[in-house]
Amino acid sequence: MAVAMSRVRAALMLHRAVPQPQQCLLASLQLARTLVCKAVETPPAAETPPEAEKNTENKLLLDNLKVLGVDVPMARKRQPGVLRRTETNEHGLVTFLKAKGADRETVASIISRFPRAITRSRQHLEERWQLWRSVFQSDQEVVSILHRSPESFFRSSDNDNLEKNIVFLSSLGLDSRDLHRLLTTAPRTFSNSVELNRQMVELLQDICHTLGGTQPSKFAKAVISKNLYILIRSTKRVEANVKFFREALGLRDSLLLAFLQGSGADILDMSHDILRRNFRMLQEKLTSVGGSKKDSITIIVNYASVLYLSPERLSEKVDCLLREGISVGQIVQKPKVLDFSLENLKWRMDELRKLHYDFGINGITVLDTSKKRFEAKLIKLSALE
DNA sequence: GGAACCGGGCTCTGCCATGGGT
DNA sequence: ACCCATGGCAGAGCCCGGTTCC
Repeated sequence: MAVAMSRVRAALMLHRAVPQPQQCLLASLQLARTLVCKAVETPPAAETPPEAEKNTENKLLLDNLKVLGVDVPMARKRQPGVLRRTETNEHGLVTFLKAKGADRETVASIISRFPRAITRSRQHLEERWQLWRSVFQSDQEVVSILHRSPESFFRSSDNDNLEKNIVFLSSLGLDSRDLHRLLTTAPRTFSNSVELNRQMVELLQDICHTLGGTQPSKFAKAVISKNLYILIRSTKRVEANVKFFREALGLRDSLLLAFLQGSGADILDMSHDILRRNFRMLQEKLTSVGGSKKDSITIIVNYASVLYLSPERLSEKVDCLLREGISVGQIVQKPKVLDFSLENLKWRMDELRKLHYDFGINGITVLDTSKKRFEAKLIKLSALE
């Protein structure tokens, strides 16, 4: 523990120049570790069956789990080995989580979905909790993430690695707000080995270098804060996607770099096959209605999330707009209209039709506004009628 | 004052495969 | 032989409003 403490202290020294929120975070991380040091060492509760047989389930444990409301068949399906263990800490876990504000159902659901949780000792739980709390504001926030994704919290037993991750991610210049968003949105990031996270960051920095960028760290930070899922994807996937963009978009390096840390960051982590498929289908759809392949690139550069749309959804939206007399050129110039749901677009076009709105004369920007602004616009248009 | 531009907010786990350790 | 820890994958949008421009 003393070693860990000194590491955090060292991290604090290293990042003396960072903004205030980050200093606060590292300070609270240090405090968290201090508190855990003071916690009483509690060995895991032993649940030894009368006859500890190998390769058979621990009957006493099964009874305990049933009493706790755990879905035993589900637990058995997920991690059968846990049910054969002779030493587990289910009571300790229940007491611990309840003290943090989790109700009975939540705890039962957590164990059902990630049985290995009951193998963690009190000391381990306390330490891990405090590390999470160095990023979150309250116990309740941690409980809600645990309820959502028990695996993210319990899959790794390496608290030292978790601490290194927090220090490493802070060192990228991600402030406490970014870290909070990261841990809330993609909690698995913090269970990755710090080495895996480092590999992704290095890949991003390499990409920046390759494209002639001069601020690789800034680039990596920008991509991560724009796409919080990037660190739970494989470097293989991200690398393949960048390579594909490079070939398919035909942009100058500097433009590609701007694209990747801008709107392109959103789709950088897409499944590579789906990305290629959606790109191909976008081109096919546009050419089938009179557009060109160049148009599809213009759309992607201005609105990368178009590649997120399934071919069916994209086709429906484009057809829906064309039926209303909107031209392909208008869609290419204003692709963000594709961002809105089909239902929303239909409703807006119905309302505008009633008021004899002419998209040819007035353009289609009216479709790309918030509901509030759109309704205000409708009122004005009806007054003019 | 209204249109256009622009970026940000939500959001994503549960399962399988595999290699290492005992 | 078994369990644990870890890496990787599937699947695939919608909405809002601050700021700037004309």
